[in-house]
Amino acid sequence: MHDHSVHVQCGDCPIRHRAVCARCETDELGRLEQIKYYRSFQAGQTIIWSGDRMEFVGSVVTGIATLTQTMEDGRRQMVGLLLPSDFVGRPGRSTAAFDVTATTDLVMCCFRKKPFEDLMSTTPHIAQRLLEMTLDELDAAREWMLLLGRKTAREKIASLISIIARRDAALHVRRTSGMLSVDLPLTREEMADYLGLTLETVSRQISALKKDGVITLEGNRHVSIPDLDRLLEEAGDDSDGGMLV
Amino acid sequence: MHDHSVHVQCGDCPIRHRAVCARCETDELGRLEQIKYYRSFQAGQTIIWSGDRMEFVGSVVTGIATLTQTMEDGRRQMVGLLLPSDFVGRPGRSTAAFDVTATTDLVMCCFRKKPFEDLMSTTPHIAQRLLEMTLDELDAAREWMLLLGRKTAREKIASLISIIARRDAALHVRRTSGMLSVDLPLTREEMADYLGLTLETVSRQISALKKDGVITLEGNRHVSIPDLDRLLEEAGDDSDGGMLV
DNA sequence: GGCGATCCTTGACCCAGATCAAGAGACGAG
DNA sequence: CTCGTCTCTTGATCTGGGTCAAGGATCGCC
Repeated sequence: MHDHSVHVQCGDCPIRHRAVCARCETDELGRLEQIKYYRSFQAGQTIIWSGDRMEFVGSVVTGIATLTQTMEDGRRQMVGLLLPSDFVGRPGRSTAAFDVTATTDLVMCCFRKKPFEDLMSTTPHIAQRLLEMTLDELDAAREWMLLLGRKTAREKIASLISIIARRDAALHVRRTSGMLSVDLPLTREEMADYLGLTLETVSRQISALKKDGVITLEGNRHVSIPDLDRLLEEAGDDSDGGMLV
Repeated sequence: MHDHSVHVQCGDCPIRHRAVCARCETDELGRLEQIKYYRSFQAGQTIIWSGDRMEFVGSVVTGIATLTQTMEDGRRQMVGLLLPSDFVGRPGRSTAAFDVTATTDLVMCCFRKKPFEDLMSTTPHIAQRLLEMTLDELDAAREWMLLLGRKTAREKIASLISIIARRDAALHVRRTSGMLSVDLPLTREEMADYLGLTLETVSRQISALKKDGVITLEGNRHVSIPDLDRLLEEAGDDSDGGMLV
């Protein structure tokens, strides 16, 4: 692991307008810039262990990380998927509640916890943005509870694909020639851990969705979606997402 | 429904030190006091419908409410249990994402949304406390994801009982003669909706825990716990809650 | 080009929990 | 006291997804 510090100016940062710093004015950004530092992690590396003392907080700049919980007997549940701009760590708490693991090579923009907390108390724009992001995550977690508690395996897979499609549509704004397509950033096993299934069931349901023409696969990580509405219907989500009347 | 306004002074409020106002100084409390109003709801009454415009936010003062999601075909998942001091509503969002329902008679301390948001932007203590509470709820939601995704029916029931025991221990500090006991504030069906089970399975697993001496029942809502460690073990939680070395 | 190491797919079988069904308490209204 | 309405329990049966097992793809490395 080489912790080479690519020193990017905050103004040029790819996540400038979505991360915890999104609302900062130029001068506030300057103060953040003084205390930030970059860290790189390799795919597969654990960033934070549950129960560990948290030395830093920060934002995912590039790459993907997961938040997981494990029971003593090895049962695992993924409880969060961290994409670029997502925040890691919890100001006001000293130990981590969950494992954070890089699933791809990853770069984080870090702040030592204490200086960040100090800055937060004097910079309302940071606290405001963090509250907003935390409320969004809470809503997302509650959506996920519906999935885990009540959806069928097929609905779970369809939901996961549509969520990943939505999230990286928001990030990349890539729409290759009208046809929506997504790279799954997770192995079958990781998907299973996210969805509360086994990897065999994940594999079977992906095959079933493919057979039924809901998705097509190129390689086993790249998914194309010929008809997004069809996929959303399979996901069992309220069509038109609660936009009533 | 009688909306009789019991006008309690904030200083005497039972949730003064746990609710969103917990960190406020006397003068800040005064400003909150000016815009607050009380509303009562009957058991069973829906407080907010998912998708509705949210006119107010507020704190549960007494009673219990639930946060639920429903799919078109009627499958339900409870995604939150709101006890006294818990906050309802989301500053910065105009429509509700989930149904909020009173399961007992309930009193809320409400604020119209706009004035509350204005006050929040000038009173960092409110925003700070709300962030803290939201982060706690997010952690709780993630714990719940492990339960929904990976625990067995028996573990789910044991977890629910121990969570309710812990939460109202924190609230009441009642320890009747050493033996821990709890009133379940939910029907079997509501428990099922919370745990991602059917009511029959809930009933069967409660009977099984009773047969095995993990709990005893007086009536079917009142549970006594002869041995809390035994219950926690049945819940499958890390014993000693991650306090390693 | 062969050889591991991963990761993924598919089949056969099984079981925890869902579903269907019947009744037992508990309790308020008349 | 009786009736109706909830809520809860228990039994019988079914099934979606778990478990166990056997390969197949893909890829990097020697």
